[in-house]
Amino acid sequence: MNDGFFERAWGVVRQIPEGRVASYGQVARLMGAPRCARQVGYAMHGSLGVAGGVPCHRVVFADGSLAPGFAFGGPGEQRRMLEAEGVRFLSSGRVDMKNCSWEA
DNA sequence: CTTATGACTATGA
DNA sequence: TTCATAGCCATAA
Repeated sequence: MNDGFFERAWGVVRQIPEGRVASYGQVARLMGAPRCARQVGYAMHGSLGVAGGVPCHRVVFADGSLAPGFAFGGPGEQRRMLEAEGVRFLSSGRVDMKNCSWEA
């Protein structure tokens, strides 16, 4: 099953609770690959066509910014989705990781 | 086997 | 503070 790097990443992302966000490096570390943050992001791209509904919108940059070029229907959609789950945003357009960072 | 790519992160200016 | 560059590593060709 989870023999692939991507599937492992999806498994970790699925564990992110609602109203929380995790950075790519955070997910990478939990899957046993603390240096593979980029590969996690790459796996998220593949998760768009995967059944099981991977909450890839809860994965953000280490500084709390959202992924550029991303689109579930529009970059503004991701922010709207996170706000709907209770995630707070700062005036700078970044997630308030100070209070919304995921705690495994 | 090597090369190219990239939804990252850390560092420096 | 923002912007640019280097390093990192899995996947595809």
